[in-house]
Amino acid sequence: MTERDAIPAGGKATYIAEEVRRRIIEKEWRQGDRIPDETELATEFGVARATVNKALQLLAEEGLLDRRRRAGTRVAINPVRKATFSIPIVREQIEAAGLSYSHRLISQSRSPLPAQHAERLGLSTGDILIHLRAVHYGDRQPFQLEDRWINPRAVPGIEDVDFHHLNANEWLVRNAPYLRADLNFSACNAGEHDAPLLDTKPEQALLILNRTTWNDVGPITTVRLAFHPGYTMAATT
Amino acid sequence: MTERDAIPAGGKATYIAEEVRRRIIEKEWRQGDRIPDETELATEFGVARATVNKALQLLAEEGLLDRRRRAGTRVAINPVRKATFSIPIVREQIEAAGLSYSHRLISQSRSPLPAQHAERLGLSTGDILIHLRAVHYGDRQPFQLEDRWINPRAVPGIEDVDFHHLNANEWLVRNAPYLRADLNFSACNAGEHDAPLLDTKPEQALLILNRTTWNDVGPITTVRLAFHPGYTMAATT
DNA sequence: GTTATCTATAAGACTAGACATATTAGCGAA
DNA sequence: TTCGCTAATATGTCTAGTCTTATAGATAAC
Repeated sequence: MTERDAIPAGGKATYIAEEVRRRIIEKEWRQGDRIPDETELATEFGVARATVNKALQLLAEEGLLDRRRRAGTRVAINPVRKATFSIPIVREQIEAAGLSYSHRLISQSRSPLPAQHAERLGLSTGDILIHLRAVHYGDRQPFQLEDRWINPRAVPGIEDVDFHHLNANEWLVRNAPYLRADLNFSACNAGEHDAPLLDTKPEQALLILNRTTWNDVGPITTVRLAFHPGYTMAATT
Repeated sequence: MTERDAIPAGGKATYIAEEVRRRIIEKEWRQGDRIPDETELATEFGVARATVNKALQLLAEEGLLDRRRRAGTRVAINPVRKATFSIPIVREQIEAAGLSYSHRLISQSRSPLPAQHAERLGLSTGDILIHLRAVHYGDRQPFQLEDRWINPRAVPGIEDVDFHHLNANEWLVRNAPYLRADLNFSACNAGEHDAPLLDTKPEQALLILNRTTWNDVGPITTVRLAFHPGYTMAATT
C-alpha cells in the first residue's frame, strides 16, 4: 500500500480522479476500454455518484476520457490533451521576473483602420480607431513591442486617457472586461522597422502574439505583441 | 426582455454563469466589488446553492472572480484570463486542413543524450535515448520539422517500433499516456541545417514548440517542433 | 434488407440538506 | 497597542435522492 491509499489529499473527487488517472497511465485500463459506470465506481470508492461524476468530468475535460450518455465512459483513444496559459499584464510579467518595469509610448493617434484589421474585427476599412505603438522594458532592456488598435465605441471613456504614463494593457484589463478573446502565436523576422525598437537585427526571429477581444458591443481591441529575441512563452497542462 | 431571459440554453448553472458574466461586462458589478453570496444568488435565481456554486466556480476558473472562504466572492481586479489550446496529432491537424498527409523519417538512432536536454529531463548526459528526426508534409509541402528524444525506460516496447511508416507522435499518444507535460513557444531563425528541410531560407523566422512529457516512471519524450514559415497557432478562451 | 420505432441505460443536471474549513472581525487580556 | 482567542460566516465538499436526456441496441414495420 502506498501513501496514496492512506491520504485522500484534496478531497474525495480529486482522489478518485488521481486514482483513475493512475489506472490509465499504468495500463490497467487501456485506450478505448470501457470503464465501470458511475454507479459501480461510487460503490467501489464508497462515495455518492455525484462525487464520481465530478471526478470523471474533470478527466473528460482534460481529454483523457470520452463520455457519452448511454454509451458509458471510455479511455480516450487519442487523448487530445489541452494546455492552458494565462494572459498576463506585461508589467506584472516583467516584475515577476525581478526586473524593473518601464514603457515608452511611440505614438498615439486616431487613425483610419487598415483593411488587414478591418475584416478580423468586423469593422469597416477606414473606421476611426485609436492606434497605439509602445515598447515595454525590463531593466531598460526592450521586452515587448506593442502595436494596438482600440475601438472607442466598445470602450466609453477611452478617448480621454493619455497612455504616456499609463499602460494600455493595464487600463483595458481593468476597464474593459471582454466576453471572447482570440489568440494566436506566430513567428516573424523583426524587419527594418521593428528591429531598432527591440534593439536587434532586422533578420532576427521574433515570437508574435496576436490578440483580439470582444464584448457585447463589438470588438474592443486588437494587438500585436512582438517579444524580444529569445523569449519563450510557457504553458502547462 | 431579451431572449437570454427566456431561454436558459444549456442548463441553470450555465445560465447563471452567463448572467453573472453579463453583469460584470456591463459594469453592474465592478472590478473589486463584493457580489452577493451563494445563498442570496440561489434565492434570486430560484435554484439550490450547489447550482450557484458550480456557476461561480466556473467563473473563478476563468479568472473573472476571486473567491475566498468567509471573505466572499469579488469581481477580480486584474481578470487574468486563461487561454487553452489543444495539442493535436500532426496527421489529424494536416488532414483537418484538407491536405494529404505524408511524412519522412530523416534519422532514427540510439544516441547519448546531449547536456542541453539532460537537465530538463532530469537524466544524465550520455544516457542512451532514441533520437528521431522527421518532416511532416501537407500536400507534399513541408509542414513541420520534428526533432525528438524518447526515453525507452519510460516506454516499454518502443525499442521494437520502426518509425519509417508509423509516426512517433501518434504512437506515443496512443501508447504512452503522460501525467505531466511542459510546453513552450518560441521563435528562431531556420538556420543552414533546418532551412532546406522546410524548403525555406536560413534567415526565415520559424515558430518553435518545445514539449516534454512525464509519466510515473520518468520523462517520456522531449520534442522540438519547427513549423513552416507563416504558420500560426490558435488558442481560445 | 433496410428503415423507423421503442426501450433500457448511463451520463447530465439539479435539489435540499449536512458537515468541514478557512478567514475575518470582534473581544479581552497582557 | 498588540497579541491571542473565539465566534460568525461564506465557500468547499459531499450525500442521497430525483428527474432529464441522449443514444445503443433490440424490435417491429416496410
